[in-house]
Amino acid sequence: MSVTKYSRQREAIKEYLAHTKEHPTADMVYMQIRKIYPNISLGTVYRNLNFLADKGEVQKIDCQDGSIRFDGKAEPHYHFLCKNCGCVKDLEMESIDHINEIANANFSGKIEGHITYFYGKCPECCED
Amino acid sequence: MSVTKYSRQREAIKEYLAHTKEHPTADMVYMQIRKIYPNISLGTVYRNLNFLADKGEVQKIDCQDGSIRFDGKAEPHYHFLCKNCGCVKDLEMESIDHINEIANANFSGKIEGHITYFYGKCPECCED
DNA sequence: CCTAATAATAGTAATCGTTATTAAATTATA
DNA sequence: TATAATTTAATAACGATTACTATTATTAGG
Repeated sequence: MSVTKYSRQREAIKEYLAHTKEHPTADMVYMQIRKIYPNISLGTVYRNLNFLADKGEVQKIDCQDGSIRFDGKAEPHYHFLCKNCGCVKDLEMESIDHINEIANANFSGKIEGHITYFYGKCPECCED
Repeated sequence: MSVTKYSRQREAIKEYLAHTKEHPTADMVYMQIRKIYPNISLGTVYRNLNFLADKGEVQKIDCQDGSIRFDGKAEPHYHFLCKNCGCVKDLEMESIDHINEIANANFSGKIEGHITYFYGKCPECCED
């Protein structure tokens, strides 16, 4: 019902997410945006991140360590979680939707999709 | 260093998890155990659930809606999340470890494993 | 270009799930 | 049984997130 109005703060958040590979947490976004809008409030950051996630413009990543991160890349893709340094990275890989059929084989409900996180050691941590 | 001593409360929690298919949250466990030990404290429940999860005797399930649930079945297996009623179920299915290789193909780090949740409509919700 | 309507904000308080603290109770050991 | 160590209940504290509210920013119409 209510019309979405423009806001510089929301635009800055979107812009930041679009240009970083960091997969930042809400707090990390807050820290960054404060450099441009020093008195943006944390609540504004949370509200806009959820707003954008609801609209499908950004992705919310429920990492397995309890932390929530955000990804400016809206298109579905898989994520990698480094068990060593805790970083989160996008994975370039083909679809694995065939696993839905495997799961469906002995299940009497209806499987519509899956969420998969891969974990291990990131490229940087492998070098050390 | 420290030796683990027996406690009836911990035993009751383990017992409860071993015999339920509910995949309860910490609070649900608390509610149940209170029927046996009316003045068990929520902190005791949390401490023991984490203790058991650390020892690998139970599993901690980080559902994608932000809630954490527990599973008395220690052996690795996949879970199903119902988008309709929110229930969590065990899936009987073969290993899909081959997806690790798919993910590794264009990744310069080292993929050691994956966490996958399947979602859709559970058997009960399909009937309605 | 003003003005009115309304959405978004900053600042703050409140909430929720979880963890930390501590004196007392329980369990293991000698 | 006495002693040492662990676990508990009760409560306080914590961190992440959401709710509230008066003020500010954005937008549409005259």
